[in-house]
Amino acid sequence: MKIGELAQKAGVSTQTVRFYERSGLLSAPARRANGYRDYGREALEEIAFVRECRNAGLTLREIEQLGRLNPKDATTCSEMSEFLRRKIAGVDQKIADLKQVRARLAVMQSVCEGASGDACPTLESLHTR
Amino acid sequence: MKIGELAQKAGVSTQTVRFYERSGLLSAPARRANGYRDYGREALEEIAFVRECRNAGLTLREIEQLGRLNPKDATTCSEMSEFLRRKIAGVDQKIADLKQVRARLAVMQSVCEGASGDACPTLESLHTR
DNA sequence: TTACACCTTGAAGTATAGTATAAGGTCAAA
DNA sequence: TTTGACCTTATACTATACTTCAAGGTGTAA
Repeated sequence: MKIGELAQKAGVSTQTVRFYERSGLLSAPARRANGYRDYGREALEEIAFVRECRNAGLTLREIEQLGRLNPKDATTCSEMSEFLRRKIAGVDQKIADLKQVRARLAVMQSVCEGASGDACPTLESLHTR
Repeated sequence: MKIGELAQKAGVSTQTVRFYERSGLLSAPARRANGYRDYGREALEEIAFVRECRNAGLTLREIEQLGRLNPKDATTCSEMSEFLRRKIAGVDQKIADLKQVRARLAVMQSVCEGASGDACPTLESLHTR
């Protein structure tokens, strides 16, 4: 699979794929005789994982830290566990914040939908939170 | 309340407060005779709301759209409701992604904690997701 | 063989969200 | 009255995460 096909299947641009590779988020792919990158199916999963983490609010640096933790490094289990503990706590905080924001938005919307016409009660209450 | 006190209470810098004001996220405060900004308690809530949304992954532009919806605008209830529907769907998607990422991290950690010593089993499995 | 869609690298440009710096005004205390 | 901690605006700089551009090589099809 060449980079164009991979990018299209993954829903990102070819430039983004190369950028992720440069940034150390994707393992360097095999190369064809002509120098073209040659990807297997697992590259698709790697990109999907990166996008999921990104969408979840992790920075590329954090994602790289996750991906870089491989047997070649001297990282110990306890270091890894501590790293994960902090990341999970961060993710939990983000989920809590999102739920609070969602609740606020839902309240606004329910008020909104209970009304009729152009005078929106939600609008009136917005600046007097 | 002057900007320094507000910023300190809100846990942001004075520059950030001015930046948010410039960006249209905070209503312009009253001014004292000497030109200093003079804030009431509600400014604290405004900033808290912005930070919560930010932390939850909304962009300043999106937050501004939420805050800008006020009675002075000709925005109708149906426009408002549609806007909120899309935002809520986006927030739900983010929550789902975060939960998935959290689950992955938790699996890694549980494997990690079940082991002992320096050879971390999590590390081996990471690149063969 | 020449068009065309693809690939390569490297470097520069963009948007977002601040952060820092410069140059100066205000005000209470020593 | 001058020191110091605050405030003002405007402008410039930074980091992150891409995106675009430039200059060129590759490979198939008409």
